[in-house]
Amino acid sequence: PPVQTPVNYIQASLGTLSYLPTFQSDTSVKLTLENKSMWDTFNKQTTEMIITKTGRRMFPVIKVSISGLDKSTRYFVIMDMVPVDDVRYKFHNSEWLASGKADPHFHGRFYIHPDSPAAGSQWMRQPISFHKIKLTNNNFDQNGQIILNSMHKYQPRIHVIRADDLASFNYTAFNIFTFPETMFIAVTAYQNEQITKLKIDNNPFAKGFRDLRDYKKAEEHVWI
Amino acid sequence: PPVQTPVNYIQASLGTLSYLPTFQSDTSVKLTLENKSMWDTFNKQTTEMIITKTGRRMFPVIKVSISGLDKSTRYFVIMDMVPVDDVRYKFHNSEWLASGKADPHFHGRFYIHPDSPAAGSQWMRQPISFHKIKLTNNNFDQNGQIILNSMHKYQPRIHVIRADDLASFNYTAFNIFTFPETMFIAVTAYQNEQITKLKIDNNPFAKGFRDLRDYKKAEEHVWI
DNA sequence: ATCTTTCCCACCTAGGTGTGAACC
DNA sequence: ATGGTTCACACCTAGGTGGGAAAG
Repeated sequence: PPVQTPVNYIQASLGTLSYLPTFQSDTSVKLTLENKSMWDTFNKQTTEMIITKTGRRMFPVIKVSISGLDKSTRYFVIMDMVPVDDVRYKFHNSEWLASGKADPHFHGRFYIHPDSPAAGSQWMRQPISFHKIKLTNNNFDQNGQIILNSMHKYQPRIHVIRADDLASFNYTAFNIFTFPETMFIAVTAYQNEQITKLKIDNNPFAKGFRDLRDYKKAEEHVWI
Repeated sequence: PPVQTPVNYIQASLGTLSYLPTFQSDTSVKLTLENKSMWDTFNKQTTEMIITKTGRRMFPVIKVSISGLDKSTRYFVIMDMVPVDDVRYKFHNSEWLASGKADPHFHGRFYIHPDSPAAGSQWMRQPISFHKIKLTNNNFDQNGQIILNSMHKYQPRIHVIRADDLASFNYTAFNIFTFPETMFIAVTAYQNEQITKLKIDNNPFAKGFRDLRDYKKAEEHVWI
């Protein structure tokens, strides 16, 4: 008999809900996307996320604040990615176009936020950041990263689940949240140079390319 | 009624066993200290670990390999620190001496290894490193770090617990392991300069002080 | 040919060290 | 006076960026 654990409980119970954007059993729990304006800026251009063999972080990072939890109850906060359509994409003439049927989404993996399990008071103390989640295109990944297909579109989801519901298999109280502005297309190299520009301008780790870009512009100028 | 979770289950069930060096219900599970020779070298001089308000990592790091787990069962691997005696220490004339009665050990906190919960096959794949555990002397710490008293001696312990035992409160199958050579005294500043030398020579993060020390020796030489 | 993926690299951020003086 | 703690700091390790060439 398969061992029941938090992770495969969620896989079993939520698998059939994959395409539902939100399911909420406890309407008092509320999530707010902290950096919504940043996501809106990217989303206007169709957000791209790099995936690599060794795993790549997301930028923008998903940051949410949470309210309505019971202060002393312990919760798991978990993220996963679901395909939003059955289409493979390509970028052609500065446009994202459908290009055939989607490859199958084999691995419904979950990223358990490293603060889990923690009391409601702890989760509500300050915004919850998912900056450490990693995306990969390696189907044989052994490091628990989120496995995605390149050139496919995904919707991140956040699950908030009481720790003792995971323990007792009382499936009545769980919550799934989605923010449509965080939808993205997985890529192995950036397609839209507007997205590249937004990444360089906003991701502190890419700061080195801000100067480089200015330098190159100045270089071009010399030849005019 | 208090909420039952992995952490307070362990606190409740193991509290009275605090001074037992090892308790093992499943004798097939075996732990090996990977970097034993490093620990032996420090232990000969009485190991010291810095504790700070913001939290300090341990050096040497505790690294163990594990065998005898069920491959498909999921486990939590957890570390805590237990006082080894009822004494406060001081370092006088290059010697550690008892100096009065110990301060009470208020916080029996647990460090849950971030790979938890994971299948036995995953834990046995490669050595388990506790390099991210942090020690603090801040009694009001909100970051889940291990709270210790300065100038007190501690013994790290490792717990290996089946995930579904945590869930079902079946307290029959758990294991506690201790390696006496990892015992240490918590300090806010190094007392024994031999320990300082060992830290600088072996901790990559302190490499900057190797050259500095050589430079100072050369400087002294000039004056002879 | 065209499209996609992989690899190494210079350039960054993030944060782990003991020091030595100040502080208590 | 003595013993213990804290803080800013220079010096490191670790690892997150997109670029650009090469490979598939």
